[in-house]
Amino acid sequence: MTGGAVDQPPAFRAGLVPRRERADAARNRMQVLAAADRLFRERDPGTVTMEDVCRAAGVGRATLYRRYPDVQSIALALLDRHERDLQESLLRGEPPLGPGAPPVARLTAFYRAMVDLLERFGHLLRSVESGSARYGTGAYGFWFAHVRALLAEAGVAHPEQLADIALAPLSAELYHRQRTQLGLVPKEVADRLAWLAERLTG
Amino acid sequence: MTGGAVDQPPAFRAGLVPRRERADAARNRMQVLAAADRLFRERDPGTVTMEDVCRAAGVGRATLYRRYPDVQSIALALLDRHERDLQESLLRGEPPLGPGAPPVARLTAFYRAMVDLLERFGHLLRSVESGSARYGTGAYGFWFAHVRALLAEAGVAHPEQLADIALAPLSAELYHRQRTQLGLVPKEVADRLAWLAERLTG
DNA sequence: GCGTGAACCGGACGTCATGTCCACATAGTG
DNA sequence: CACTATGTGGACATGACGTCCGGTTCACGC
Repeated sequence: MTGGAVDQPPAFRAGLVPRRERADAARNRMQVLAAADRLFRERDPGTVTMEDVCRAAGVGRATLYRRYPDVQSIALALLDRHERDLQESLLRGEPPLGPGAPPVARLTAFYRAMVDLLERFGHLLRSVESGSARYGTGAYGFWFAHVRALLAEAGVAHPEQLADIALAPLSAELYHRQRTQLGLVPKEVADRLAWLAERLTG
Repeated sequence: MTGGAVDQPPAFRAGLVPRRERADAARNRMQVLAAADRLFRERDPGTVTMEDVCRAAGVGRATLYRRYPDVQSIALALLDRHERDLQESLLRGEPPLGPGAPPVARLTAFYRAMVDLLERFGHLLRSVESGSARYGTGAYGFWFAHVRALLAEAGVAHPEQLADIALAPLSAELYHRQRTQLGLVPKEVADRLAWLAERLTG
């Protein structure tokens, strides 16, 4: 299967459980997320509409809007677990992804992990970023803080301003172009980014 | 005024003149472009709609759709002359922007010129790029070819793949974030890109 | 100047997605 | 087993889209 945070009620994750999620609600939520994941994968993620998700999931409008205000938030829900996993690895995982390795190695490992994320969930990331909401998400803030810290540790001047530059090549839309239009394979993209990591922190 | 290719009929630029542009057509076209430029500047460029441009220009729907299929193409029309000017300077202008200077200097000059373009016409560029059409435009193809050639001249490996990476920090949306959210001034952005240019070509 | 044909214009129209609302259904509780 | 809050489906009003058509206005040739 595709994977996704399909099996965890949002209320649980949020921490405040008013009562308990009803069985029919859970069933519908899983249908919605599964249908949405399929749609994002099949079409251009920017063209998927709430209406489409309703129909594909066999669910009424109110059911959908109850939990998700727009398609981006659906993609975000599907993405959430995987992004958190990577964030956990960055904070407390083994080096070189986690703490303990020199900045160059950690930045390179981060790039490789992000390419992996882009490869597996590029369709979701493109949907989230469409509408120019890339820099508003909490995830971007996390990547930004991580890279800024690595650059600072490497002794580079203006790490705050360079972090944005270091993250720019990880745009989902750019990755999609490199894969489809330029015909690159993931390893090539990752190797180029590894080279960039050396240049930035050297 | 704001500037823009408001005073040149598209048929003239295209080369094939069927007869001559009618006076009322020219008047309406200028009204449309002026109104659109104002709208893109005032609001979030992604939210400007064809309907809005109609109302602001005091013009009917057919008048607008006759020439422009969507808002992106209006922004593109306003942008066209300025992008061509820069392209001309890159091809045949004085060094370091034009030919004759070493790659590092030319890449740095290109970055500075692009920051200037982003500063003056960021509202238009953001509109064009919204809808993830950034890599489809002819302009991106031009910048891509230019940077690839400079990287190749500098003797870097894989210039084709690195050109995308070198261009990624020039995203209009990213520039907007750096100016508004991070509070950077144009010179800071340009200096950081100049540093990047040295690292990439060094 | 002045007829004439083509280019151009305004606005109406059908379609589609959006987000809200309400009457009803149903799962979980006592 | 009845009761209530939660969840559900679909109708509705709104607004943008893109097209079409009847009427207007301009440029050209005389």
